[in-house]
Amino acid sequence: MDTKTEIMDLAEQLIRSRGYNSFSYKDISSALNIKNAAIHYHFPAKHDLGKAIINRTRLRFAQHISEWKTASPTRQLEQFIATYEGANEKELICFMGSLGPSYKTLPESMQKELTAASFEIRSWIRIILKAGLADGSFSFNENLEEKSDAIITSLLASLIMNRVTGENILASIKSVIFTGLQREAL
Amino acid sequence: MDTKTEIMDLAEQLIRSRGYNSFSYKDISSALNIKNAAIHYHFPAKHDLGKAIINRTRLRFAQHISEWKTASPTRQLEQFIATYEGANEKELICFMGSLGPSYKTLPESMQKELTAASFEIRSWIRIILKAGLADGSFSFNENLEEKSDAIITSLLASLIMNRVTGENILASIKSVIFTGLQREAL
DNA sequence: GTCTATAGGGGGATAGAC
DNA sequence: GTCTATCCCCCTATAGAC
Repeated sequence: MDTKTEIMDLAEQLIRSRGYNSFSYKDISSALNIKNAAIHYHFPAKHDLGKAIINRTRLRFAQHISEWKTASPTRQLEQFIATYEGANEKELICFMGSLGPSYKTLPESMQKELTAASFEIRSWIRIILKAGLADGSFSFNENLEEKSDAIITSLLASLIMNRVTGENILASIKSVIFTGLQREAL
Repeated sequence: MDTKTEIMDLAEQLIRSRGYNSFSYKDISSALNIKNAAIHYHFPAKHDLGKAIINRTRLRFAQHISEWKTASPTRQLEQFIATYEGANEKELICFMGSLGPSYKTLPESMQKELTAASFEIRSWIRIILKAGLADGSFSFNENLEEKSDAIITSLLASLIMNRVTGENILASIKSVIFTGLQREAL
C-alpha cells in the first residue's frame, strides 16, 4: 500500500478514536516509521489531511448505497447499521460523532465537507424510509424527515455511549429502530 | 461571584462549545483578566477542573430531578428536554456529547465521573418511562431500557447535528420522542 | 518521496515574591 | 489569592540536502 493511503487510514482511525484535535503528526509518523516531514509532503497542512479523510468517507458512502440499491429497504437499513456495528467492533465511533462536537474548532474546509456529508446521509435515509413506506415494509406515524433524523442521531450517539457506559447501546438502538418501523396492527 | 466559580462557568462553556482538549488555561485567564497561575491555584491540574465541572453537573442534575419529582411523567420529560433547548439557544452541546467522543483521551478521574453521570441520567429516564407506563400517559412496544437509551442518544446527538447541519434537529427529535411514546389506538 | 534540522508558537505546570 | 518568571514538552510547519 502506498504511504499516502497508509497515512489516511491511520489518521482516520486516530480521528475516530481520539478526535481531530487530539492526534498529532507524531502519532502517525512513529507508527508508520516515517518522519513528520513525509506526512507534510502528502498533506501540507493538517486540515488537508482531515478534509481528505472526510471526502473519502463521502465517496465510500456513495459506493455503499450504490451497491445496496437493489436490496429491500429493510435490508439496506440493516447494511447501513452494520457499518456502525463494524465500527463498534474496532472501538471506533463514526466520523460525524467524532468531528461534529468539535465542529467549531475545525477549519472551514473540513466544516464544509462534514456538512455536505451530513446532508448526503440524511437524504439517503429519507429515501429508504420512503421506499419502505411505499412497499409496506415500514409503518410509522412520525414525520418522515424527523423520523430519519431520529434514526441517525441515535446511531451516532450510541457509539459514543458505548464507550462511556461500557455497554452495547448500539444493539439496543438497533432494536428500537426496527421496532419503531413496525407500527402495530391492533 | 468568586473566581473559582467564574473559572468553572467559563470552562464549562468552553468544554461544551470547543471540547476539553481544545481549550486552554489562556482562554480562561484572558477572558477573566487573571493569570494562568491563578487558575492553577484553584485547580492544580486541568483534569481537576474537568472533573469538578462534571461533578457539578451531576449535582445539578440531582437537584433538577428532585425539583421535578411531583410533576407528571410527561411534564418531567418536557423539563428534561427543555435543558437541551436551553443549551441549544446558547449554542452549546451537552457535556456528554462533548466529552464522550474524546473519552479515550480523558484522565481516569474524568472518565469515572462521566460514566457515573451516564448511569444517573439513564436510570432517571427509565424511572420516568416506567412511571408513564404505569399511569397510562405513555404507551410503547419497545423494551423499556432500550427505549430509554434511544431517547437520550437522539437528544445528545441532536445538539451535535444542529451544528453540522445548521438546522434545528433537536425540535425534530423532540417531536419524534413524544410521538413514539403514544402508541396509536386504532 | 523521504530525510535532517530548525523555526516559532502554544500547551500545562511550578517556584517564589507580594 | 494573585502575581511574575520560567521550565519543559509537544505541536504544526518549512527549508534544503539526498
